[in-house]
Amino acid sequence: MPTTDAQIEQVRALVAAIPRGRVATYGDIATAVGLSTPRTVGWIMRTDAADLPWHRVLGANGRPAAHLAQRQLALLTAEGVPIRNGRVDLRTARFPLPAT
DNA sequence: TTACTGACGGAGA
DNA sequence: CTCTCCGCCAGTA
Repeated sequence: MPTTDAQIEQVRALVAAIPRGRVATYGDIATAVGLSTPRTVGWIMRTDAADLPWHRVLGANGRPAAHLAQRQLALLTAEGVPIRNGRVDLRTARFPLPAT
């Protein structure tokens, strides 16, 4: 099943819905939208999410993608997100995404 | 057309 | 804890 425009919009909407100081994972978003792989979410962030709070999206391990780590962690710290050793504590910062 | 890449993730070792 | 390997799918060569 190819990714639809509607799904891309849903991904954008969910990312935009993450409150300041909270985060979500690529996998969470993929599941909520019904995508078969979180990679697709990564692809959307890369291409069509420059105007969204992209820094609130992390990998399942609580770490940002390597090339963005420095910048992303700085932004998250500024929002008060709990970070330990470059790793976000998902147990407390994870935002329960609204299922559609 | 095939092959490789990548804002990913889970299972093994 | 770290490091591979494999499935996934859109884009690129």
